[in-house]
Amino acid sequence: MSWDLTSDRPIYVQIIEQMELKICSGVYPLGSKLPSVRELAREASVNPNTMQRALSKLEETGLLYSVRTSGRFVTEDVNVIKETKKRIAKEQLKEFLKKMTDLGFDQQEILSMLNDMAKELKK
Amino acid sequence: MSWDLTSDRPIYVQIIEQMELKICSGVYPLGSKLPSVRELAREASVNPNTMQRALSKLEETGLLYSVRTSGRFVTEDVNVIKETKKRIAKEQLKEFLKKMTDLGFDQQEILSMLNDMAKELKK
DNA sequence: ATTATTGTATTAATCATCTAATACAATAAT
DNA sequence: ATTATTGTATTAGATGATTAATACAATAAT
Repeated sequence: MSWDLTSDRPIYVQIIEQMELKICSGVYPLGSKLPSVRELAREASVNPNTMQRALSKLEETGLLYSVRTSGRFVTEDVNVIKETKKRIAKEQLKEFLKKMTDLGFDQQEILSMLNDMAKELKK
Repeated sequence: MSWDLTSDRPIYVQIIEQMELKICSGVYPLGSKLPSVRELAREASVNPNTMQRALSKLEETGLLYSVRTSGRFVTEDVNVIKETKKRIAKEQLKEFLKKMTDLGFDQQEILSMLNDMAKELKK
C-alpha cells in the first residue's frame, strides 16, 4: 500500500481522499477488512490519531464501518461506493473545467490538450 | 476583483494561484500596475503580511516585479506569462487524468463525462 | 519642504494541524 | 483464565499558517 502525503493540504484530508480512491478502485474490496488503525498509521508514517481522524470521517460518509475490537471494514453497500465514485468524478470534472476556462482555453483546446496528455502518459 | 479563499490549502498559496490565473487571463494586463499590498489585502480580507508573502513568491517566478515606493507591476515579458500558462495547464491536465484513471475510468469515459459537464456548465 | 503612499521587515499572539504518550473497554486468540 | 489486539478517548506539546501591530526607508504627490 502506498501513500503520498506531500501536498500542502491537511494530512488527514489527503488520507481520506486516497482511501476513498482505494475503495472506489477496489484496492480495498467490498466488505473487506482493513488493517488496524495502528498498522495503517505505520504504513502511512503518520500518528495513529491522524489516521483515526481520517477513518472516522470515512465512517460518517458510510464508506467504512467499525466493529469494536474486531476491526474496521469496507461497506458492503455497492451503492455507497458508486455514489462516492460519481461524486468524486463530478468534483474533479468541475474543478478541472473551471480552471482551464479561467486560464482562457476553450472547449476544443481543452479536449485537444487532454488527448495529447493522455497519449504522453500512455508511453 | 473576487477572491475565493475557502479551500483547505494555505491562504497564501491560494492567493498565488488565483493571482497567476488573473495575470494569465488578462484580468491584470501585461505591464499594468497592481493595487498596493494593503489594498489587495483589504480586497481579499487577509492580513497584509499574508498578501505580501504571496506577492513575493510571484516575483521569484518573474510574474511580478516591484519598484520601491512606486508600486508593483505585472511583467512586460509575454514569454513568462505564456510559459506560466503552459505550466499550469499541464499540471491541471496531469492531475485530472491521474485522478480519473485512478478512479477506474478509461479515456473514452473521461472524454464523454467531460463533454457532458461542459454542456451542463454552459447552461 | 511636507505629507502620504509605496514596499518591506520585525516581533508577538492566535489558531489548527499534527505528534506524542497514554489509558480504557471489549473481545478474539491462546 | 490470560493475553493480545481491536477501536476509541484524552491531554499535552510541537509546528506552521495567519493575524496583529508596528516601524522604517524611499519617493511620488502636494
